[in-house]
Amino acid sequence: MQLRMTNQREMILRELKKSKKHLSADELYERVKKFMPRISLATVYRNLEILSDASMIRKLEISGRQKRFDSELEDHDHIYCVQCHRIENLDIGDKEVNLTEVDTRGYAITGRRLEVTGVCPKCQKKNSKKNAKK
Amino acid sequence: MQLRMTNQREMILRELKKSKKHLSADELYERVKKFMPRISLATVYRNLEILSDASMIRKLEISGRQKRFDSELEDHDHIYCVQCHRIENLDIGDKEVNLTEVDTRGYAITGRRLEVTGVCPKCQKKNSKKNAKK
DNA sequence: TTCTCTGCAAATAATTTGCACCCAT
DNA sequence: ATGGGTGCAAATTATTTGCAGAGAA
Repeated sequence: MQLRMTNQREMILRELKKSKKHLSADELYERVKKFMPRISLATVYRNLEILSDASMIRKLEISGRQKRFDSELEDHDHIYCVQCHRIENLDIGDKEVNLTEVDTRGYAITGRRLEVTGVCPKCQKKNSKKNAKK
Repeated sequence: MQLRMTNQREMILRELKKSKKHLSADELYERVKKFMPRISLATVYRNLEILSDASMIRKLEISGRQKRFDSELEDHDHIYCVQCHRIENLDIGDKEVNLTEVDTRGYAITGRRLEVTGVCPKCQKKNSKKNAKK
């Protein structure tokens, strides 16, 4: 199957790269729509799948309600706010995770990801206000 | 808000504990239905939320299409098949992950999870058959 | 020209919610 | 008895798909 570089696909790729965040399909749709008002959300979904199959972008397996995509291909780690679902990159050294001695149950390993969960500074602030009211 | 221990809730908790796997709401629904045919899927969803809010079970933030729940409360790690979405526990020593020197960007850390992705043995077998046919 | 891609609308899938009745405390 | 819980159906949310026409190679 040949991949064609359509205007839509190019734009989606460009906007995802431009944003340093981990966007969901509809966030990306909103951005791309500014330049291509007639683009369809289905096109965004389809391209995100196609581009990640082609390893041009990365589909994040982090949850939340929506799938998220990242233009950064390298394995890297995330910190995830359990309250507002914000996801940010986490910079840890290679030395912090060492899989060499772990029994991986016969899996052919494609990647590893360290995900740290917590409450982000903004939500902490929100919470302390709430508690003060009570 | 008082928590009541209804038959449905008890059964949901029991079945989740009985299964050592990471079940989704509808998988659990199918199991519980054998004993309580009139239970509603909405009840299962509601209870899974309530029980995880009450820290009686754990909501896994691993993605895939569905949310998954685990009766094991301890932080532990997973290996995830990117092809069939199977999730299994991974037994790694504490020593393998060390967050003490990592900049956590002001987050109040609630947990960490190492997620390894790969292709499980079954899918590897499937794939080699497919490729042979071609 | 050829075949992938697109927009649109309709279909699915996963989850949530309103409501009237039920039942654990 | 009282207020949280349940079943049911309908509503939302996220994603996928069928189809006919558009456009990249």
